[in-house]
Amino acid sequence: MGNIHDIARIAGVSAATVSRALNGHPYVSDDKRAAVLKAAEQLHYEKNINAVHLAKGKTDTIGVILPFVSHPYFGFILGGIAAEAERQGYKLLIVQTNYDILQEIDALNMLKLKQVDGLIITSRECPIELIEDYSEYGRIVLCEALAHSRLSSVFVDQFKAFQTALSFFTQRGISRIGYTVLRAEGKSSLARKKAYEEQLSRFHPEWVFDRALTIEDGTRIAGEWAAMTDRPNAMVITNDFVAAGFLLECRRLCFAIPEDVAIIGFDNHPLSGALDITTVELPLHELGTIAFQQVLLKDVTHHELPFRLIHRNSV
Amino acid sequence: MGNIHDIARIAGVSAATVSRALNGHPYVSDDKRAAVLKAAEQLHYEKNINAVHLAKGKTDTIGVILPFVSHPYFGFILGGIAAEAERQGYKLLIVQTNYDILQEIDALNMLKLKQVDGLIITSRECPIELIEDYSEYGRIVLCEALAHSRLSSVFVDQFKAFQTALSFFTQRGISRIGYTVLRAEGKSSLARKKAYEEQLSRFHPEWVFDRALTIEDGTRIAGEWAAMTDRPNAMVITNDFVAAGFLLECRRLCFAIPEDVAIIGFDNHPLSGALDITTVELPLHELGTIAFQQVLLKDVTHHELPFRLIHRNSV
DNA sequence: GCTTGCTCTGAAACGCGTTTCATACTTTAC
DNA sequence: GTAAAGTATGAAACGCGTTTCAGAGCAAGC
Repeated sequence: MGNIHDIARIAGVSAATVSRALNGHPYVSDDKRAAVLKAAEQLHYEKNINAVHLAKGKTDTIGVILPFVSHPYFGFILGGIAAEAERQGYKLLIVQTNYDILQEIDALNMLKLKQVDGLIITSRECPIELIEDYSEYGRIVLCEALAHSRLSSVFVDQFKAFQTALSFFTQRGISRIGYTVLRAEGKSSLARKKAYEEQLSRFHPEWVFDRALTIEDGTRIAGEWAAMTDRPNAMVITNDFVAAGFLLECRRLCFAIPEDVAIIGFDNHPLSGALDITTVELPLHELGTIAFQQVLLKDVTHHELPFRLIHRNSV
Repeated sequence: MGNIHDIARIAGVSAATVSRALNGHPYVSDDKRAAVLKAAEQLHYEKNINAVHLAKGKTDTIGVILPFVSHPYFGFILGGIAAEAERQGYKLLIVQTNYDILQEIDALNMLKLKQVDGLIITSRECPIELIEDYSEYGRIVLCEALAHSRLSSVFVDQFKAFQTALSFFTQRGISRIGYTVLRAEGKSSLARKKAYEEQLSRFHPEWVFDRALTIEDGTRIAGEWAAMTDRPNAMVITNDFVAAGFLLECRRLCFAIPEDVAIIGFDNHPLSGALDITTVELPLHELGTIAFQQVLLKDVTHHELPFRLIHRNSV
């Protein structure tokens, strides 16, 4: 199959000229260019992209860290990243971490080893200090609220979004409010608790349900909710899938929505539209698109995206 | 930051010994290994993975072609692929094609250019002949029924699965059956039409609804269905999301399920469980896992996976 | 005592394209 | 007519780790 030097020999030019001809550089005479192209054709020449990567010191590839690829929340972000990557001629190297720190470190090392030119972290478990240490190797974009001088960020203010959902209830005189979180110990759990305590007189730890990510989690939580003697009559739920599981299980157990329990989800996934669930729309696709744009920028940037509550009939 | 030759100089050994020491090869004396490790530490040495890829002629990376990353069907396959890739220490390079042939070719070229060691094609638009041409560059696994000598495959027999769904209706005396397809001109559409004509006396072209991929498509199709004067009273629907959209819109329009229209979906996504939709379970995660295993095998292999119909209350 | 077989090392080749620098020849420019 | 500017090209350096081959040193086997 040959390499660039074989072509050079056959075409009677130097390897430098072959490289220039093949990459469409100016300053190559028409006859030499033709000779190179002919020789390349003849040898069925194919570039070894790894040699290109080595020589150029970049790979036109961006790494994407995400905990679960099959979850729609991350799927939509990834969709936005992928669309923009394609538009700009970049490839994506994805690492599914399951929130395993070792996996996250593995992904960070791709940046250090020059396997990727930049890194987008859609969600993480490891401490920010660890990520900081990698910022010297390439641009890193986090999908979370952050004001960092070396790490870029793009986010929807989860704190405000949660406040908005709570207010939507309290303004309607609903104050017995429960909510769900993904991880009891996560940053956003703390933020939610803080928002809750700011708006409501009393915090009910038993009205906080954790491990809420999937439809099944919603189903499970509805069961736990139904089994309580002193239960909330409104729920702010992590995402529309959990909300869907919760709502459908409540219905199955013969509770009325929103009379027995009002529901607000997040994301505005089409599912919430189909189930008529009130939700806080998050521009996930756009978040991915912007994350990708930021990862290519020289400078560190921060980008807050808007959200809006969509009132449907689950409240 | 230095390279392997700098380390060699400082440690007073050759580059070959540095390479051996750093990669844990045997036959390196303890003192030289220690000297190398110390020098590497001192220089904050980091391997340039691109040089490794070039030297080794492989990248420990597998390419994954998928039309839409944010659709749960592909999300679950990708989840299976990613889980197995992690287990085996491989990285994944994903290309979202939107069924654009140019994008698909772009992805195939990653194999030719040695950017990936193998390729998994979850779904495609381009002709199989085109893909064949790339089989010499590395193992390619297709997620579709195929008996090819140079391309591996892993699949659920869509034809049989569709037949099973149809039989489930006909055995209950239901014969006015419509169905949905993703793309009117696709291979699976032809297969479905064939299966339909084998089991039912008359084929109704107007009872075939295409572009059925998302919840919204299901909603739209329900509207079209409801507007018909002569409409089927049973539907075999591409996947559980479309089925969910269809079912929920039918309910909204005050039709009863399954009395007015019975529904069978595909995938057994948790959503179908929550909505009590009868579905044909497809082992998508496992499909991904096996696809990944196959891509690493020396030999071409073919793998058919089982499906099973799960009877719920939409029929 | 001599052969066989390890253990350990380094030189050099190998994988391969890009880019800088120097050079030489043409064209414009004034 | 000469300087300045542009066009065209090749040699060589550069990016960098892996692996083969040859050889040296040393211990076990008979």
